[in-house]
Amino acid sequence: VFQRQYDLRPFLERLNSRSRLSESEQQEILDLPSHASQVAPNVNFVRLDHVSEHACFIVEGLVGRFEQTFDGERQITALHLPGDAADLHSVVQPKARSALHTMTTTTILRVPHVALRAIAARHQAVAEAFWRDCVVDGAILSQWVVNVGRRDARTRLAHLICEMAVRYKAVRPAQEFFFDFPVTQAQIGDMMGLTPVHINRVLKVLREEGLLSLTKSRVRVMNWPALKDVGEFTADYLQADIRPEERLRIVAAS
Amino acid sequence: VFQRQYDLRPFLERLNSRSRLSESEQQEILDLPSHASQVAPNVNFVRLDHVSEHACFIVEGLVGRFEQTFDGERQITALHLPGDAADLHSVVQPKARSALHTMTTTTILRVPHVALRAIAARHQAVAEAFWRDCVVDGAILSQWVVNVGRRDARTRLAHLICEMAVRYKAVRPAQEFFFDFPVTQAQIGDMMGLTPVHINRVLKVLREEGLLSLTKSRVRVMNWPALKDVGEFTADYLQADIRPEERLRIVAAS
DNA sequence: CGCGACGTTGAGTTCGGTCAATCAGCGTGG
DNA sequence: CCACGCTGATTGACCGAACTCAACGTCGCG
Repeated sequence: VFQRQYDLRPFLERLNSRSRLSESEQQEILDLPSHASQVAPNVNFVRLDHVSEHACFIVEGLVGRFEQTFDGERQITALHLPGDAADLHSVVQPKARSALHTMTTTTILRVPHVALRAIAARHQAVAEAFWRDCVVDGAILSQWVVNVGRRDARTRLAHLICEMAVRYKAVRPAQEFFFDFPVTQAQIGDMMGLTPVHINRVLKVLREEGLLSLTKSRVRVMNWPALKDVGEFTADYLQADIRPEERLRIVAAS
Repeated sequence: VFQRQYDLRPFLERLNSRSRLSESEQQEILDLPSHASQVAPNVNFVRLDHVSEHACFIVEGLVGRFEQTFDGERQITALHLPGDAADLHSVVQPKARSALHTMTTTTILRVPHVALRAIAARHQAVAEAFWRDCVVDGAILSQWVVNVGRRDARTRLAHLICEMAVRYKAVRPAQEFFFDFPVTQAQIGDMMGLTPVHINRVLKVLREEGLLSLTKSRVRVMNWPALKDVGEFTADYLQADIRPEERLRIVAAS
């Protein structure tokens, strides 16, 4: 069988969008040993409490971080899309505190912790970039707490779509635009702490307001400025696409 | 005036409870330059969007991480108690994405980023411990999302009290115990995404169930096993008091 | 063509919110 | 020492956003 070759380029781009790495540091990241695998939709590929030996990098597809209450209600606490390191924190905390679950067919690259630790040890700037990546994940999480804790359903949903639009780099402020977002309404409910029925109703409202429409696997944003407004959204916490001169590098070149 | 001397010992203990550091590494942490200051209650001592040059370590008191919606509703996304680094992430991401606010009179130690970066650069194990600390903060945040997203008010509140009891190391499983928790019911509301009125009612229920009672600044837990049960609480995500042989050190001794 | 997963809609319920009054504690100043 | 005023706790009556339950529609697929 023909096996397409995957590499860590998408992840490197993610790092580069926030941190400044030298040519050789970048090259060493691309040279990290990795093992690609295709995972079917709805598969729990990192189980709760599993002690893992490698980190997972998303190349294609969509992955959710799932947690559950004792009576089995699900809460999705994070989404990981291509370029994201779904569990970079496992390098430093190998026991998984939540499960990783594919939402669609997903291609992941697994990189052994030992290799990641080695490169972080050799290059402080890489260690710094990894650490920073985890910190940005924390900032996103913190926004989710605000979202779920204090915003009503309509605002909450608008905010989520805004976050996804920015993370997918799909935003065209002046005109309507589209992006893939392959999730069911029930799964959106699990992200927002709402029931699928209510998600359906709120989507209807947003559609009737001419803000967006959403079908399984595709979002169409019809009025970005208005949607941002409704979602009380400001993109800066995502640290996406910051200007090159603002990308951080604290340690000196090695 | 007599000025009591404060040091980073509480923070070092926090690090030690999760990571393994050598004698000399520990000593260097204690030797970090720091500047103590006393902050009055209800003071915003790290403002949103402020680019800071030092990290804040809590020695005494209680600090909340505050965020707001556009219409001014508050959400507290994290609490920091003595021994915690309230914004260790600022070492790697200096622009504050949320405000730090004292809940009581608080003593903080400020340590310059440059010193923290230097020690992390000299000792990989320290860099690793800092990174791990941020990752644990993320795990706590992730639990808050589940709490606010999927649990009803009674369970949610019980979970919060359990988390605090463990983080304050106050738990005596077999008997009733107490700990200081100097917050108003309105502030608890801001942590849980609920109104003060409802917090009051739910506290009454928990009191009548013989689980706990709470007065301004003090919690009395009357039935820990039952409270844990109601709050669907498991402590492992907090990474508090893990056995010495399980504390992590990934890099070799330097 | 029939089944299963997902989306859509209506009717009725409930948990938590809103508004408002009252109470309790406490620091201040006369 | 006591009156005052402030902040926070408590309680009641009513309201409304989101939930529950249930029916029905739609689409893709074996």
